[in-house]
Parts: sequence; C-alpha cells; structure tokens
Amino acid sequence: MSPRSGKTTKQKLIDTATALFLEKGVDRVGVREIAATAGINLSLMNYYFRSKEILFETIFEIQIKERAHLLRVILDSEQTLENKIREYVSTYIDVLLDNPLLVSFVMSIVHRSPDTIAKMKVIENLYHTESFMEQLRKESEAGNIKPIDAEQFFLSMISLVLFPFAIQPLIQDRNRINNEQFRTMMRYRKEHVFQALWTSIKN
Amino acid sequence: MSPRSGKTTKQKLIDTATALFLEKGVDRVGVREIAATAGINLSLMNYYFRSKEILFETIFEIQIKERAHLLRVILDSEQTLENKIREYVSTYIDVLLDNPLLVSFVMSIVHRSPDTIAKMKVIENLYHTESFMEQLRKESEAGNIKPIDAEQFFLSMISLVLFPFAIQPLIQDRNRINNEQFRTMMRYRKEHVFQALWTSIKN
DNA sequence: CTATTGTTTAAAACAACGTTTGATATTACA
DNA sequence: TGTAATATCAAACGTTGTTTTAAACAATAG
Repeated sequence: MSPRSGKTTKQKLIDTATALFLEKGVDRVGVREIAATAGINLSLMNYYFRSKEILFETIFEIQIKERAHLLRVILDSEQTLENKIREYVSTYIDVLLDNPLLVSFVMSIVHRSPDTIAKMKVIENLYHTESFMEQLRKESEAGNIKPIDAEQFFLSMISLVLFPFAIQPLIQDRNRINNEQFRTMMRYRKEHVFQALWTSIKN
Repeated sequence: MSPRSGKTTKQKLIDTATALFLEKGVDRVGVREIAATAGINLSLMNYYFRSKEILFETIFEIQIKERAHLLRVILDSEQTLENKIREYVSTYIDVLLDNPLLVSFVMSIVHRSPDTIAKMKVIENLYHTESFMEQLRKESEAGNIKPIDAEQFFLSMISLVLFPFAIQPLIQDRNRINNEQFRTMMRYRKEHVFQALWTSIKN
C-alpha cells in the first residue's frame, strides 16, 4: 500500500497543480496540462483524485489549514481587545500576502458551488469566533468600548482585510501599480484597518 | 437592417440569459439552456453575440450602467462629507440588494480575466472618485477630520459595502439565515458601516 | 515462488461545453 | 421583380472533464 513511487506521484500532482493554479488561475488550467507538466498519465489524476474539483479542494485545504489555525489561535488568545484586533488584522494580511491563492480560492468556491461550502471544515475553523464575540460583548457591557453589534463588527473586520485581495487586479489597474507596489500598499494598510476598527469602537 | 423579429430575438436572448444567470450563476448556465429557454436556435446566440462572454458583458453593462451613474452622482455632489458617506453607503447597499447579479458579476470578471477589466468602461465610471478624494483631502487639511489616506479610506468604504455580498452564501450558511434575513441584515448594516467609517475619521 | 494488491501506462471514448460552418429561409431596397 | 443583406436552422467541430478497458509493472504476504 502506497509505495515510494505512489506518494511521489500524488505529491507531484499536488505540487504541479498548485503552481499552475497560482500562475494561471484555477479555471484556466486544464487537467491535461497538469498531467503533462507533472509528467504523469492523465488517468492517474482520476486515480488519486476522483475529479479536478477534489484535487482543487485538497490543495485548498493544504494551503489554508495551518494559516486558519494560526488565525483562530489569535482570536481565542487572552489579550486585550485592542492588541487582539491589531494582531489579527496584521497576521491575516501577512497570510494573504504569503498565499495569493487563498482569497482567489475562496471566491472561486463561493462563486462556483455555494451549496457545498458547508462541507469544508477549514472554513468552519476560519470563522470559529465564539470567544471573540463573547469578548466583544463583555467589553461592550462593561462600558470599555461603545455598544456594538459583534456580528457586524467581525464582518467588517474581515471585509476590510479580505476584499482588497479579492479585487487585487482591479486595484492594480486603477492605481497603475505592479504586484510589489500592491504588496506595499497592503502592508501599509494594516495600520489603517486597525485604526479604522479601533477608533470606531473605543470610548 | 434590424427588422422587427431581429430585435425581438436579441432581446429574448438578453432577457432569458439575465434571468438564468441570476438564478443559477453565470458558470452554471450553458448556452444550450439559454437558447432552449428563449425558444431560439443555438446558433443565433453567436450570431447576435460573438460569444457567451460578450453576451455576459452586454448584460453586465446593462445591469450596472444606471446604477453606476447613480453612485457617481452622489460622489460628485455638493454635500457635507458626513452626508455624502451616509448616502453613498446606503444607496450602494440598496443597489446591491436590488441587483444580486452585480457583485457576483464583478467577482466573476475579476476572477476570470483579470487583464480585460480595464476594457469595461462601466467600472471606470464606478470608480471615478477624483472629486471625492479631493474633498477628503481638503477636509483633512482644514482639520475638519483626522488626517487620512484617501485611497485607503475609499477602499475601506467599498470593502465594507461590497464584501458581505461577495460572500453572501458563506454568511447565510454560517448564521443559518435565509435570503430575506440576509437582506434585513444588510439593511441594518447601512448604519453600522456609516458609523464605523465616520467615527474613524471625525474629530 | 506465487498470488495478490496497489501503481502506472496507453488509447480510446464519453458527455457537455462554447463555437463554427454551410445551407436555407426571410427581409430590405433599388 | 431581382438581388444583396439579414435572419434562421441543423449539423458538426474542437476542447473540456471524466470514464473505460486492457495491459503491464512493483511490492508484499503466504
């Protein structure tokens, strides 16, 4: 069962597909191109992954797993609300800068099969926000911050972080900037987003 | 040129495709289904629109044209910054509530062909923000609001408005709410977004 | 060693998709 | 009316993702 060459082949498929998906986008890469680039037979793709969709989901989970856990740990940590928001925003942007695939993948999934989103455990992990919500409510009731709708606030937080990456090509075209300049813009954005969020709730 | 039946056929195609795109999503509707539903021959689709992509872009422009103009007028109007932001956010959310296609369309385009975004004049119109940026800078220099990066602020504004619609299926799944409840949530969000934006820049 | 199980290859075909072709109607206009 | 432009149609094309079938190869257990 799963001899040396087996794992190698599966891994070659994953690596090749990841690189191609990243380079050209999921929908502009065909299975034949993946197989050819990886130097393996087309049928092997359906031997290890029953479909392109499953290969895609596999890669997605690999890419997002540790990062999602990283972000969840921050939300569940014992910090002041201010520091937690600052660290969450900063880390989230770093994660997206390191993995250009992620937002594109999520958008692709949401856009493609809205019904099968629930199946992805990773996303569930990403938005496990109970403790953060609880902290927001406590601080709010204690009068340490303004009264706030926790659900809306969290939605705003991820909107401010994620959306610019979702429309990255549009931003680059509009501002006539290249990839590196976009990355600089996003690093600079960390502080902007934190300030916007914090000043909107602090007393 | 363009006899009675001609315009009718073209219009039937547009109407049918719009309805189907709205119902099932652009990528889950085939050209044969559109033709069959419209009761016209398959080839006529490529007779009037050279490709499915062009049919899609045509519909997109029709759907977004007046709305984009509506939003631009608000940004260019002579109001106090506070009222302008409130009206822009409120109107933008109303537009998206009325046209569930729009965000899905934009995401589809950004995701599909990032290079051909510039071609769409409508988007150019959507993000014609010079006068708004200028107003932001003036108010900032006059000390009426906090010093702010206008580009980042505008990006934040559209992020807060658009992103929830971009991930609507995810939100509904996560909060276990139906379409109507999501719409209520978005209507309620108007005030939340405005407050977040305004308190983050007001003195 | 042999038999079984898992892996790899090749070639072909499938259904569905967007698109194109070429023939045929229909209309417009001189 | 005659002819060119326009509109419509059935059929096929090329490319997808996926499946099938048949044949080998490798590794392991009995």
